[in-house]
Amino acid sequence: MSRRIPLNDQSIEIVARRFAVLAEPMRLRLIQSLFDGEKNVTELTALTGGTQANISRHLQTLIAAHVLDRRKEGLQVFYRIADPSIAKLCDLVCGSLEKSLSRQAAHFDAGR
Amino acid sequence: MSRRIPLNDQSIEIVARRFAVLAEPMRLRLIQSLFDGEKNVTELTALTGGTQANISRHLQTLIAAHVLDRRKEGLQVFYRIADPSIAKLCDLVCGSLEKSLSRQAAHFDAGR
DNA sequence: CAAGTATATACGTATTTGCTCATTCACTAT
DNA sequence: ATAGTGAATGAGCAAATACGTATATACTTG
Repeated sequence: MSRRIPLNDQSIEIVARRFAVLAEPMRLRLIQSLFDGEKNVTELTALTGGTQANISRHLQTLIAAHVLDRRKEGLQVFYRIADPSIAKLCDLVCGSLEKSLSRQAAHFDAGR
Repeated sequence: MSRRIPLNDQSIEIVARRFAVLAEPMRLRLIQSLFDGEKNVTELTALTGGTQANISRHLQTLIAAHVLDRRKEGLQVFYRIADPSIAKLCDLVCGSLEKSLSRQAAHFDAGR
């Protein structure tokens, strides 16, 4: 997007949707929980502290966005991260936030 | 987020907000328009094809999120990209989308 | 000071979306 | 076949938000 020809309207919408998928705290918690390996819905429900219905909905959203993959094993469904760029994305955002937080801290130190 | 200790609830919310700021097509258009240098509101309104009021609102959102900076010069206000990680973020998303699009294309080629 | 221009904001509306409760679906085991 | 368990979905409600219209603010110039 930056070093490329400007995106057309449709591509812009797709990129926006992608960001929107990552714009919900519960979905970020799910992704975070999956960084160390696949887990089933019951485990994810316990780890994130949501209701089963809600977790299941968010998982469907993440599947539709190709962020996660699923694997069925008997009664259980195991989810795992499908898109390796997700971790980089989150790190980029976290890094940028750390910088702006430390900037704010510096301002406070300076008496602002 | 990936190679770090899991984020606490407050940090998760902040990250989610950050993604949410990038989750609107019009805001992405504004960011894209600013990759090649600062522009004032009138220029941005023309480039993105929105109403002045709407553009102004989105610019305030981007300022609040520290994505953009502003500079006043007489009657005009010039906006520019403040956070250099934005370009990387957009490139990452675009790259990941390209991959999944080409995967889909491959599936179609394979007769799916 | 009055008129004009560039930008910001207030308000109302429509749409989206996240959540819960209840139910259904898929699968296993007795 | 029936009961039981894990996961997905339907319905309805509440909150968030993007948009347009109209108005306000900030600044410049005559």
